[in-house]
Amino acid sequence: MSQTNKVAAWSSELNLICEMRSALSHLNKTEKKIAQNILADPEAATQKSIAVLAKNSGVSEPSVNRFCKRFDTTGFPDFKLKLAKAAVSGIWETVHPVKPEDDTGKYTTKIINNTIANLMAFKQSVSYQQIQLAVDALIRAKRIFIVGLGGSSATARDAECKFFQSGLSACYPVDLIMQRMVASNYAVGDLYFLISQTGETKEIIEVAELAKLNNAPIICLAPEISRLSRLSTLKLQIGRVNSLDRLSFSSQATYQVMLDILAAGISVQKNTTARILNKDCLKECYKVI
Amino acid sequence: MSQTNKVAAWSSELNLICEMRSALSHLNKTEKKIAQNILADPEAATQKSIAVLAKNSGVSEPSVNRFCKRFDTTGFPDFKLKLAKAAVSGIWETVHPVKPEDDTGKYTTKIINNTIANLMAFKQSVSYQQIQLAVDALIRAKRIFIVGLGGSSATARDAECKFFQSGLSACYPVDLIMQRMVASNYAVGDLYFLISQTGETKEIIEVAELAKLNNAPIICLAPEISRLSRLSTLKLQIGRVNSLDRLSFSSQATYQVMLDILAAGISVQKNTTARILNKDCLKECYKVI
DNA sequence: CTTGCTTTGTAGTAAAATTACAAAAATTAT
DNA sequence: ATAATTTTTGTAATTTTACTACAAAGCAAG
Repeated sequence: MSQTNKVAAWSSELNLICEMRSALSHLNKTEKKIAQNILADPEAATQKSIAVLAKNSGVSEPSVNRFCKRFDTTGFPDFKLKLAKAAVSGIWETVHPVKPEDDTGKYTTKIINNTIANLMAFKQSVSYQQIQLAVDALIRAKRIFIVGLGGSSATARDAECKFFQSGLSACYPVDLIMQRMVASNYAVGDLYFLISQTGETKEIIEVAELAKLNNAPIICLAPEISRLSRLSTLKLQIGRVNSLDRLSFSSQATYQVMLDILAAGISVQKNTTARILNKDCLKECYKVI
Repeated sequence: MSQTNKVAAWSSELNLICEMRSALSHLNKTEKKIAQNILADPEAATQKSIAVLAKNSGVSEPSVNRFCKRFDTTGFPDFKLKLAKAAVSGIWETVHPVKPEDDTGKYTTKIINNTIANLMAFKQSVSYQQIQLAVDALIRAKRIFIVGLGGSSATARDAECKFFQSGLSACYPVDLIMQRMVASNYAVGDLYFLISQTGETKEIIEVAELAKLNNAPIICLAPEISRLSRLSTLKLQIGRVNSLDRLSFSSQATYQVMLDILAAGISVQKNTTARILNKDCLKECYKVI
């Protein structure tokens, strides 16, 4: 049955509303009618019976029932249940751009929701295998050099802290010249960890190219389609959510979560629970100085 | 009817599972049977019919129906719907710690889920008014000095970038001595923006105390109950999710989102859409140098 | 234009939820 | 203590809701 194949293609771990949205273009007339009717107000749809939903959509009841089954549910009640779950907190609403007329409450919730949406998308797209490979490479490396410029400098610093806390030898050279020096003085066991939200910034490409000359291993944290990604030996890709103004959300948060994941992986693999830098621990550190 | 009063007492804005839990002690035998049966596995209960739920609980079907109505629902289907919603958010409420035996997929999804949980909790607890006040103060300030140590140094750097991009004069002095210098040389129009995940680190408290000597305005990004919070004039509090090992999630991501929110607020209020630092823009910057 | 396939709807069926009512507890007053 | 009243619980009937089987309509290829 071709239908069954379609089902397989549509269904995913993503929430039902997202699934419906993305499936919309592949749907036929009647299905589209139903989908649009539901998407117009998913919350309201969860309160309706199959009869009224069918009537509102201008289709028959069994059509609605079949529609539900196509989305990996056992029937209409199950569909409503999953729809209700998806509608909780209104995260699904892809991405809400922040508008100049938004008040504090509006832009605050928008940004949080967008970040959550981003993270959920990330959860879908992330490759466990790549993470595994990255963790392996990071643990194997004798020295890790991290580079990030502009907005990614904070992320780079974050990576330095987190890797270091997981017991690795990580270093983030702050200035451009140091970065170039580090990149051109590759020694066996070194690993370059390059972070860029665009993957196109000239200076970081230069660093990558310098490292590449020595056949150094390069892990990049960058968008899939980017020059930096092409230059790297191992790519940790973070999908770029359809270009939005800088204000509307933080893709950077996703980068940071990726670092958390790597740090967790390193610690789990090394079986060394990272030391927590509490007050006493810090005090001890300072005693040494 | 005394029943109706009970309803009013139980129902709240809280999620259904919480309501049931808190009502548990006030329930009679049959009601308690039903409640316990549902609470044992709320997720599973959403899949059951009224008949099986009644049988499992050892009560009759109408008893279940009445039980549902007592919780501010129109009937069993509506109850299940609300239960499903509550169960979804319930997943987020409980933080899943990363365990040494977790494989890549497991710890990856755990960390992402925990971060999302954190953000949702943040969304609930965040004070729009405090944000509004912080945005106002930041815009008014002539100079903003940002301080963060250890893990928060990355956050501090991030704040510097974001505030700067929003058109403010923000500066993050990297070393401790500079930080102290900055703190003790307060001039009218200065604002200190202090970041700490513990709110107890000795060195940042010192900075706060130095600033306080001059009656300087201090905004802090720290847990509610902390020394730093007490020293600050404006507190941006980020709830500490019941202490978990460092591995399990990133509260830092929440800090970053707070910065995104502030940056958005600043831009919205100043009505200046922040300039996006793309390649061309960067090139221009370098021309100047 | 006909054959075979897919899609949609009609009508009937099954199941699920709700209501009305009666029986059984529990509570109160005598 | 026990009768009367109220509350609670369950049985049975009713209604609503969802599902299935089948037929008609629409569509594509020969």
